Parts: sequence; structure tokens; C-alpha cells
Amino acid sequence: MNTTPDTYQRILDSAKALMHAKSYADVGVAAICDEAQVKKGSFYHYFPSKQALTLAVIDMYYLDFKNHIIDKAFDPAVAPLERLTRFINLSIEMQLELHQQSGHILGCPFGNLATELSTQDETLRCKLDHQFDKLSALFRTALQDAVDNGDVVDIDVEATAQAILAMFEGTMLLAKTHNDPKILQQLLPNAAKLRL
Amino acid sequence: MNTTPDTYQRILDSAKALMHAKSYADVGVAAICDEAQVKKGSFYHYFPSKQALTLAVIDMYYLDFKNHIIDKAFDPAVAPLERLTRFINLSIEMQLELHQQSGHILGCPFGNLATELSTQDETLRCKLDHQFDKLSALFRTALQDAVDNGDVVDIDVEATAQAILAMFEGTMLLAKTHNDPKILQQLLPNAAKLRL
DNA sequence: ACTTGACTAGACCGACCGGTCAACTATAAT
DNA sequence: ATTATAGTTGACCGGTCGGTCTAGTCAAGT
Repeated sequence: MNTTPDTYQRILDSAKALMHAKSYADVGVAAICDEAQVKKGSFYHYFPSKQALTLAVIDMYYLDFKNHIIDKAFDPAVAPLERLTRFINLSIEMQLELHQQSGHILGCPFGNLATELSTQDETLRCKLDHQFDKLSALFRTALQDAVDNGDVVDIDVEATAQAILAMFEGTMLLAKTHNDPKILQQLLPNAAKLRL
Repeated sequence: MNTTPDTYQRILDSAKALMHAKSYADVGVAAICDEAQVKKGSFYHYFPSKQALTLAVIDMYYLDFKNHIIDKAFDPAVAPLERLTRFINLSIEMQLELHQQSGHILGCPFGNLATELSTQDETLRCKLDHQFDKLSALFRTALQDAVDNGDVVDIDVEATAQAILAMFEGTMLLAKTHNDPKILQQLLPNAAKLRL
């Protein structure tokens, strides 16, 4: 019989949800502990600091993203350009789901944390920068495959990948600020069509 | 002889600078008062709350933006499409200046606040949403003028204006996260060239 | 001279912040 | 049975949060 306490995971899950729904500063350690039904002492048994927890939370965001979106969209069996549109559509779906649950467009968790922390915490800034690198790398290889296939000609693969990411993050921000899913549906698909 | 105390303005200036360099949550009323050399009692004489101050700060951000960038770029005498590239170039310059002063790419003050506050404060969310509306309206009229001039044909003016804004905000975020002005110079000019 | 009202000063409030600590319990190896 | 270790508990720390309040200054209006 396995009755794992999984306290660690409960803390991580609670922090993940709360930090996405609110922000880094608005979510205190006490609130995370309440949500996870864990006492503060236990929290600091598993995580030396709020910063360390946040580093783990960022990894969890990427893992979720990988499982629910990346692995489905960036399947090498899928046509390269189709991968981009799949990525966009799955991202829209995920945002819609969170919107129904919370009543707010929550936006990209990486973008949210990066905006808040980039000027305040160098460690977290680098971690978040690395996540963006991983995302743009996905776009870059899909675009390169498209070029190799002859699906598209004469584009700057690197610049286009970065532009898609920028458009993706910017659209998430506008949708969050307007708190309207329509913005996502109207604007986000254009990101996949960018060519530079 | 005018020896106005201009306490109000000093508070506003300090809040403007601090909130752009850090974030809403990271800048307390006490810190603003210290910077402005004002005591807390005076602060709450001029502003009923931190939220009210922030509303005024947002107006100041727009005013600065208007004086330093918008009025120079969106001059009706300037060719419509040239307005867009001027806007981008002036925005880059402003970010570079702030980067030299602070050592960090600070990004768009509207985007920064919107990310942090959209899910937490409906009043501020609406205010920020309105600022984005004003920006996209500038792009929209410039694009429409370009269409009327015959400088460009067969584009969705509204969608393009929104896309430029999204690309603008997304690029600011990526540059801030990477803390590198090069990203701005490489990526931001592409926003002005978007056509949908 | 007196009053009024804008403005300043700074002590003070309860709540919360991230983080520490010593005491306790449960588990499992010796 | 004893000991070591992992995990839990909740009181506690100094400091900061946004905001209040009272006392007092000062200039203008009468």
C-alpha cells in the first residue's frame, strides 16, 4: 500500500495554480500552504526559499506545457507548418479552459513571471529567459523543416521564430488585459503565419 | 516668485520612476515617499490610496509617451507608414536610455502593470486596457491613411493595428527578459512591417 | 486679530511578509 | 529496544505593508 505524503507535490501544485492566477508578489508562502493544506514548517522542509519554489514551479509550467501542447503539436510526423498552427490552437484551448474556471484570461505563466521578476531577481530572470529559448527553438526547427521541405522559401528562420514568440506573448498580454478570449482567437493564429 | 511645493508632482514622479523600474507590488508607499522626500501624511493628503496614485501614474506614462514619442511620430505631415517606423525607432531609443540609466531593459510600463494587475484589480485593468486602445488607434489611423494614399493595398487595418501592438508588447517582454537591447533593435522594426 | 483650510509631520494601527526554530511524531534500519 | 532520520507542527521573529489619525504649521481671507 502506497500512502505517499506527496506534500512536496501538493505545495508545487498549489503554487503553480496560485501564481498563474495571481502573481508572484500577490501569492505569499502562507497562502500556498493553506491551499496545499501544509504548515509553513513543512514548506521550508521541502523548499529553502520562495525563490527555490518558484524555480521548481517554472519547471512544472514547462512540463505541463510539454505534455499538453508541445508533444501534441511538435510531432515530427506532423507537417512543419501545421505544427505551428496546432501549437497556437492548443494554446488557445488551454487559455479558454483556464478562463472558464477563473473568469480571467491568465496569460502565459512565463510571460507573467518574467514581467514581474526580470528586473528584481537575476536567477529567476535567467531561468525564464531559458524557457523562452526553448519555445523559440521549437518554432525555429519547425520553420527550418518547412524550408527544407520546400513548403516555404526565403525566410529568416531565426528572426521568424523570435517574432512568432513575441507575437504570442504580446497577444497573451492583450487578451489578459482586455479579459476577452476573442482577442486570442482573432489575433493568435496570425502569429503562426508570420514570415520574415 | 513661484515657490510651489509641487509635492503632488514629486510623489507622481517618484512613483512613475519606481514602478517602471520595479513593479507595482515591489514599490511600497513608504519607498515612494522616501524618494519624493515626502512624509506619509502628505502622501495620503494628495492620494486617497495606492490605487488612485497608480491611476494618475498611468496617465503620466501616457503623457510622457505622447510628448516624447507619439507627437513626434504620428505627425500628419509625415508619410503614414513612416509614422510607424518612427514610433518604433523612438521607442527603442527611449528603452536604450532607460537601460543605460538602470542597467535593465524596463519594458513597456503599460504592459508591466497590465501583466501584474489585470487579474487583481478591475479598475486598473480597465484603465490599462484603455491605454492599449489608444495606442492601437494610432496604428489604425496611420494604416488607414496608408491605404487611402495607395501606399498599401488589401490589408485588414484593424487586425494589423492590433498585431503591431501585440508584437510591440511581446518584443518588449522578450527584451526585458533577455535584458539585451539587441533584441529590441532586431525584432521591434518588424512590428512596423506587419501586414494582415 | 481671528478664522479657515490647505498642507506637513510622524507616531501608530492591524495585518501580513518571508523565514526560523525547537519540539514532536512516524518510520525504518540496526 | 534503540537510534537515526524524515517529516510535521505551530509558535515565533523582525520587518514591511497600506492606511489612519492627531497635532501642528502656515498663508490667505475677513
